[in-house]
Amino acid sequence: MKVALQELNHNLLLSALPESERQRWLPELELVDLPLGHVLYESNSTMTHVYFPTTAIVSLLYVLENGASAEIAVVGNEGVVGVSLFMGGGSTPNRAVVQSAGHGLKLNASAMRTEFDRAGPVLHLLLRYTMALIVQMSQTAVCNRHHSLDQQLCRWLLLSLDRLAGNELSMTQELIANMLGVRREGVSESALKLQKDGLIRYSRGRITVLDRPGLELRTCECYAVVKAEYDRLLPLLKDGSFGADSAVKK
Amino acid sequence: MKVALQELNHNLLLSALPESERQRWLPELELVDLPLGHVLYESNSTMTHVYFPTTAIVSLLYVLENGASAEIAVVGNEGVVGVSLFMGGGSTPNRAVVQSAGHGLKLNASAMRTEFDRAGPVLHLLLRYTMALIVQMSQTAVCNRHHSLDQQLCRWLLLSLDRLAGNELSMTQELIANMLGVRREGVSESALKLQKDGLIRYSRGRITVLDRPGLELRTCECYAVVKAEYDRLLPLLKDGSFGADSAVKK
DNA sequence: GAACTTTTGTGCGGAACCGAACCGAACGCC
DNA sequence: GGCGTTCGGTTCGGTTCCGCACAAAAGTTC
Repeated sequence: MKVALQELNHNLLLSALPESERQRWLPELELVDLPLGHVLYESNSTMTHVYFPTTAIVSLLYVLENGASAEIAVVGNEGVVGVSLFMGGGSTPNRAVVQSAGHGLKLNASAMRTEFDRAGPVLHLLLRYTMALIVQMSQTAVCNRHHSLDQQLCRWLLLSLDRLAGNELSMTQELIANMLGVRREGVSESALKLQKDGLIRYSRGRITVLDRPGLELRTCECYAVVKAEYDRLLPLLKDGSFGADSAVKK
Repeated sequence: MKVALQELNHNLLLSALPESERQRWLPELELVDLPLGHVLYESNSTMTHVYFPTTAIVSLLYVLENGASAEIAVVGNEGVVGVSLFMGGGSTPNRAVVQSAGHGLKLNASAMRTEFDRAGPVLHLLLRYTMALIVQMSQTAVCNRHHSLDQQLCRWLLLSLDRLAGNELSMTQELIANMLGVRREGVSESALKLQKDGLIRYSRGRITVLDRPGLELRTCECYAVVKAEYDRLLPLLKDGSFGADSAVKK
């Protein structure tokens, strides 16, 4: 599908490209639909493209041999899916799954590598983004170790919310449980607490966040650390938000 | 301290440098002593150097506000400490602590950046290593979520062993507990099981591994995955080992 | 060799989460 | 408008790990 120049602005990394790069990338980019549950990469498969989400959110999941899984990081319109394509290796033991339906821009492997190897601003931009991703992953590791399910659910909701336009998430408790690597019943209980305290409203795969500051009070430090690092490493938006709205405004 | 050319071979990344780069790097590198517990970087501090361990092992630790901690990744003579220096940002929310005393080679920030920005083989080598580090971090995240302390202790012992010359570790249970982010008593119990089954011998901060294959049988899949990814991404040694011995042989 | 410190072993109650089972409510499809 | 499916809430026994307390054993100091 042909991509309009304007659409590049819906992804933070693309919108930060110098004008000359934007013009060169445009014909190579392809607008793709990213439906819920769509798998962009299977674990250890060779990547043929990278994806720049615009309105979609993609989860980097790790699936164990016994089927258990856990989310390692989440990528929205602030980033790119498939860093191992330019970092080297061309595959990872992770699976990339669409967590929230939407769109993204797709770029094929060789074009990506060519642009990366120009070693200009593109390279440094992508590396800074990758650094932010590393911080998110390490934060996930400690959070898994030390924080309660209640806190982690809040963190997860906030990270997702930051990457969405509105205050609604389309996500069953079953799926959230897969992401967090816990039982569905656990999510059910934690979500109920939040609902009883008026922070969210839950109904059949539809979460409405009613009190965002309330969630921030309940979550662990991990959320703030990750957000601060993204803002520090990718200071491309004045208001510090990742939301699709803000990206357009810019 | 003046560095002999031969010493570069004790670090996998340095030994993989083309001859011309080695000659250029030599005067910039400084041999440093890395005693147990020495902190190379504090969390969020600006990095002034990168470190290429030769015989030492360095842990990347995350320390939470309440003092609890967890190891995110471990770096031995196969890698470099301080990737955020060339990735961008120049700091991380992690602390880098020497986990096993030894030596390393130190390179200052501006020299590192200059070499990196030449965008030649050095850049790609460092990025492939960083990719391996990313895999280790994400594996740590799932492992923290899904695997038992028994399994994690085995994984930790094996990862440390791979980065050491002999089959002995200098490490109290208290320190191991800090690394794994668990209680000391937990480590005590798990270590006792291993000792009763004749896999290790433990005595006041001294672990001798008696049955390595036995440990591999007890650990989770995480160890093998990480090892395989390092071997795949950094196929620089024929025998696939990270040990200091092997690095010299090469 | 006596006193102190460090390191390791052990026991116990409690919290968090797991695994499995079950039910009701809401929704989607003919 | 009836039926099957999906989704969310609830319960219960079991396991793992935590927090705390304490004791034994092995150095260390003087």
